Amino acid sequence: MKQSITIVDIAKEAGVSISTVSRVLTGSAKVNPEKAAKINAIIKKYDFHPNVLARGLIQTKTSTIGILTADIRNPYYSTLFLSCEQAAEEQGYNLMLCNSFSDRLREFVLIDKLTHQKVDAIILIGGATDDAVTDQEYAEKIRTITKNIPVLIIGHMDGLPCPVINIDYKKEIELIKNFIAEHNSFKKIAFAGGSTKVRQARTLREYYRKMLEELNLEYIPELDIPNDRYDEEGGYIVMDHMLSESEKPDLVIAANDIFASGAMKAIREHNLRIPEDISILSFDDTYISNLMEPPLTTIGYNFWHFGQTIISTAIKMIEKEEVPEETLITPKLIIRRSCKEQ
Amino acid sequence: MKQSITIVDIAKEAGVSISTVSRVLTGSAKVNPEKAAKINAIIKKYDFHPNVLARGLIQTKTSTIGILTADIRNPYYSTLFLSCEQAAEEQGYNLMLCNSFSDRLREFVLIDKLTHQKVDAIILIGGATDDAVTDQEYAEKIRTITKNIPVLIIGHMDGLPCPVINIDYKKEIELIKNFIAEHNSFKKIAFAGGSTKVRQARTLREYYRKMLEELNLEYIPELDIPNDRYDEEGGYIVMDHMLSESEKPDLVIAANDIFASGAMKAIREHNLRIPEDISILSFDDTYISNLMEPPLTTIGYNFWHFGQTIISTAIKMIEKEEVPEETLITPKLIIRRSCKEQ
DNA sequence: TTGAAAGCGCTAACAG
DNA sequence: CTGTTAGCGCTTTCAA
Repeated sequence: MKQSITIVDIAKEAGVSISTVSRVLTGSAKVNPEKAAKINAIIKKYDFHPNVLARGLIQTKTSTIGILTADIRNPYYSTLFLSCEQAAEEQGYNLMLCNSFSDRLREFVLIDKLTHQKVDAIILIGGATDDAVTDQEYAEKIRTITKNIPVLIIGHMDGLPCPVINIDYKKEIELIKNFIAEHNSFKKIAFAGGSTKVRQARTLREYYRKMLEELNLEYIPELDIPNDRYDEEGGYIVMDHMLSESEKPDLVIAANDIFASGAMKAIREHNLRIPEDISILSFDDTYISNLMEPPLTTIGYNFWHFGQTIISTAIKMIEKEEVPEETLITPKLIIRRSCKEQ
Repeated sequence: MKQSITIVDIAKEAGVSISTVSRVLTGSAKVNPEKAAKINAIIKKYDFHPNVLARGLIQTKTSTIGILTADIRNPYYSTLFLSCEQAAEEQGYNLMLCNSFSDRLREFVLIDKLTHQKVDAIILIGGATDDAVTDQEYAEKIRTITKNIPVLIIGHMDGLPCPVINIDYKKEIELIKNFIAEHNSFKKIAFAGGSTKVRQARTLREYYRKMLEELNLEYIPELDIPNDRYDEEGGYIVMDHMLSESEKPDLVIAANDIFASGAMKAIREHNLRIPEDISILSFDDTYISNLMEPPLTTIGYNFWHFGQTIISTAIKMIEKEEVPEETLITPKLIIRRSCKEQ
């Protein structure tokens, strides 16, 4: 295995000291243009890149950011990760991805792992940051970490000195409200799924009830069914139960795209048509929503912008710049064919 | 920001030299059990972890493996990544994920990036390793890299001194063949999608024709339509075209799960039922296949084992152990409801 | 067994 | 503007 060349080699070949080479590498001080040119030529010739370990060791900086997601198979996370990757790359940062499966113990282990890897910042997406009520032990852990490494939370955690980026839930329900207002046919609005343990679901539910009130629509408890599962099976169970036990809703607001897919299956099994008999609307606008038949009308985000915001905030934190305590991501309504027109 | 404690601190507190501490850290030499115990206690007390950068610098080893996938949103890759992550963790390795979007130029850049990050090995999944005919410039690039860092290829590349892990395509078609043999009703078998530029698709097609011959079934060129796209849209286009232009097939073998979802949409738009009028079968068995209605019968893999194999092979390469030139992953048929019974 | 000392490759004062 | 020097935190000879 060829021993890679070092700053010493290139200093020797250029006939200068290693500090001079280091200076052109970092741009930390002025260097005689001619020498600089010569050095750059040699650097190019050998395709030399300074050893990141040596550099990291001395600067206590690795230019890598750790990202902890719940499950990268979930298109919401993978899409977000991808845009973060893009943004990080543009700014000269690497990402190190870890998946917790929302297991608190695993989150602990992975956060430690990222810490030991000397990442410059940690971004927490999903898992404990989705909890309606913050686990105090977890918060304490994060508090300790924060003393050494900036932590950025996507979601929410109570009483932590970490900046937060979150989706504007209020706006989401507002979009839905306007949509309903434009459709006289929606009278019985169901809210299917969303865990009572998850903050986002709680908040959404709260706004949902307020919305019904504002629209002068009846709140029917049987049409408001939380569920801890966010998968297809969860959607099926909730919807099947709702259609068996209650009056048929006109419009179902489903916890997310995958959940909606299960709900749609149940609707069909009850011999109801989508959207003729029941309209359905969901959250996230992942590519899944286009795979469905009919394609889902859903609340989505500009993932590209979302990722940019996350990474630029994290980098600002690394560079000890001021960042807003909370940044809200604006949702938008994407209309497809799962809701009856007017 | 609290300065993290170092080996010097703990040596001081234990009243020994740093070499002794290093020895208990690495287990590289015998240490007086009493001293060792004392040192370990102090390590534990401070939750000390040796600086990975310093260690990496001296050992030229980072314990991180780079993984280059085409697009982590694709459930095939994300599922595989997850099992790799698990396997790597068990063996004390970290993963660094990069996505190329199958863009050759981007692959180059990312491979370089991983190289500069001093990863111990690079795993290539998708992108150029899927090409039917190997890009020579790309191969040359990999050849250069291999001199410094072990490269493991998931897929295929011609004339490279890298070990390969691949799915057993022959076995896949064999599974399908047996399935068809058990169903008298399948006479007209279509092969929808799969790019002519992709080796896997070429190989599969080749076996598909052989299979028809062996089953004494007619090969109908109009039912054999390659397509470069592997997404939903591609499936829709191919299937719509097939149903418009040719006789109706009994069974459609679709390029993958997502492609199948598009194909199903087209089938429905032609007022045909699945599986009563047309059966459909696909590849990969990602969670997508359970989201469809009806759920897809599909050829899947034991992703868990797949990931284990990838990581353990990579680690063997890092440790300069012998590894097989080619490892085949055995597929299995998962029967759901998208194919007519008997 | 153990400690002293020499680096790994690089950056950052500090003089000049 | 440039070279010398002292580390970053750790592993690993080399003697003792």
